[in-house]
Amino acid sequence: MSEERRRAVLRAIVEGYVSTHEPVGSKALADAHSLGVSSATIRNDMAILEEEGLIAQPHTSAGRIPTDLGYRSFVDQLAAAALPDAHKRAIGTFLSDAVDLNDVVERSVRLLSQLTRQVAVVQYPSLRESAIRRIELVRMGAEHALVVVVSADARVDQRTIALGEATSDETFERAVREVNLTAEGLTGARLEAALTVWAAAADQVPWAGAVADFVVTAARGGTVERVVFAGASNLARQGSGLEAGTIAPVLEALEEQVVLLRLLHEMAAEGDDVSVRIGAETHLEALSRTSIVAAAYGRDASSLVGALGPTRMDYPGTMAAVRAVARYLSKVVEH
Amino acid sequence: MSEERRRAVLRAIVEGYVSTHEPVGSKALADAHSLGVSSATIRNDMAILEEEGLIAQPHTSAGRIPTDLGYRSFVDQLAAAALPDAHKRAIGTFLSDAVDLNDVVERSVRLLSQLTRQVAVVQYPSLRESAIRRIELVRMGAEHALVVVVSADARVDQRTIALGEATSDETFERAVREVNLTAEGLTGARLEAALTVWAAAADQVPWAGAVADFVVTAARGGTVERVVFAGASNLARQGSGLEAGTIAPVLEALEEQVVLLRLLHEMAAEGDDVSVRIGAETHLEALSRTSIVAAAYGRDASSLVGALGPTRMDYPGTMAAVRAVARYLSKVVEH
DNA sequence: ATTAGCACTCGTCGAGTCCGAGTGCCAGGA
DNA sequence: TCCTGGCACTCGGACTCGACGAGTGCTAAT
Repeated sequence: MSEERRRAVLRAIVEGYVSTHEPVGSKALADAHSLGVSSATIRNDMAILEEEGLIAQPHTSAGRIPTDLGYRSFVDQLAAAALPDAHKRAIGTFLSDAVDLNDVVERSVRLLSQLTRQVAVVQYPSLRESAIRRIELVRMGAEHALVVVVSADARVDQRTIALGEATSDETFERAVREVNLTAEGLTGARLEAALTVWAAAADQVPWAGAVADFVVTAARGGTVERVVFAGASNLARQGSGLEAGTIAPVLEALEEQVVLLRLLHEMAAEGDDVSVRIGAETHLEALSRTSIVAAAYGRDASSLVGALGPTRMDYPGTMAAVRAVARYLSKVVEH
Repeated sequence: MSEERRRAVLRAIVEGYVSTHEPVGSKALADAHSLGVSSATIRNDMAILEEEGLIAQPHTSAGRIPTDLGYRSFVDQLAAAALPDAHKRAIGTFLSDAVDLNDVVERSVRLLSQLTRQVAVVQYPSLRESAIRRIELVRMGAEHALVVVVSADARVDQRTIALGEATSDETFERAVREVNLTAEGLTGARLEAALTVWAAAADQVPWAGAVADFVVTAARGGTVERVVFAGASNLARQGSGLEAGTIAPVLEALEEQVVLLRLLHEMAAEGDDVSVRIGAETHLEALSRTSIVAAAYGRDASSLVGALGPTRMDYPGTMAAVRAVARYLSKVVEH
């Protein structure tokens, strides 16, 4: 019925506005989009859509613009779009010769920002618990040492600790041997127990506790969560659709890891294939004019990759690109 | 003589324009800056300064604005300004409890961006040659392995390599022991020679060459040069003095490591305490509206830290902050 | 339910006007 | 020689005004 057509009108408005950046009027729709009805009918539909809160007009005598709700409705009705072949190939070639985890993440975020012409965001994979393979201690000056922990799933964590008081070379070397013997191959609770015993027994080594703590957290799956982004220039690019004043807060939010991480976690909890937050749905003042499209990747789908841009963005295309990169990343991370 | 006063006028113009963002006229100068002369005299001086290319007027009947050359002259006459005590303390507390090199760099760049309210840039310290302390190999799946090299100066480099064909666990373990025995404590040419011999002898280990190569480059001082930045939002902040269109290219340049690195290298070569590039002096189209203030840090002063902002920026303050952070970084990096 | 027609709204654009900040220049004074 | 007061001049910014036109909402007809 007309319900059907109203959806079509909404879709046409969204597509029109996204591509032209200008409010779209009933006449233009009737002419271009072959809906088979006259502009008057479309006007009636528009009036209803406006009542439903899906579109709005910036001022009388201007065309209509989708509201956040309108975009939401549009996105929800969207069938998964296919990614252009050229992009598919790009993903393969771009990511295939990455050289370590850092490199994979770095390349992914660049690639995604290029595919979507938006700001790409990648959360570092939060690796799961893993056994200890080797612990290395390197002296740095008289009072500090670097602890390097290599775990069985090929992660490397490092941190400097204070030695507190002078430690002789012999006791230092002995501590290294001991902690390796104690920790190697262990994981989780048993690792923690063994290290606690060792630290308590090593009475000549006041910093044993610090080492033990760090080794345990490293085994638990790395230190802190991190997010990297690329393509910030896409925000500022002429015609991005963001007014001058709105982009500084967005950049701040991007550099403010914590707030972004929380948002990503929320989105991950939704459990969809790709999850989309539109405008105010981000619940962040700074991002109230932007949308974010994200997809989970990795073993237990615990990490996220996404793209962030103005609410007026190409949702089908962005979603396809994000989905594809997430799939590929999953493959790579799971080995 | 009047030469002296003309310098003062230039300085007053720069300071006035920097703080108000508006062209400054002769009347305002005569009133505010207690130069002890009338506006007419100042006008005459201005005419001369304009002939010399140090100032310009955006249009007739507007005040004067410093040109790039004007800023340059201003900067060259600048005595080293002192950093506010509050900032000094901030540097100490902020950087003192950094936990590893990454952390130091990360904190520095954030701190500097806050002190200067500009985009801060830090080049990773390019560490010098160093002996090998320990090499760790971790299998990843059947066909790849991760090489982790810990060097004596507490650097950790890692990279995945392809194993080529199936390798038994025993040969793998043996290779690890052998390569450690071969490389430990060595450096430079002797390291390279020893590893070449080992790789040639290990006929059951086709990937020995790849390992040897990576170990040598790691010993040479790490993999690739990197630059990190923070505070991009300061560029976009309302009233930064950059027109809407100019900030996208700047962000692009920042993300484009190579081009930025070359510029920093050039500046390092100048060998001043702090080195300043103003506007077109950067020789980069994208940065033609921005200035960059940089100072070297580290052992052989081989790495740079800097701040980038609109040509209309607070040079004395920025230079002081950059200098201070560079000093502190030097201290930390040299242990 | 759709359409054609019509009156109405309101933002944009260009022309015209005014105002004042700031200048350059000149003649007179230390 | 250098500085100053005075004066005519320029020109951009802000404001007003009116015409234009895109786009709408409503109503009567199909």
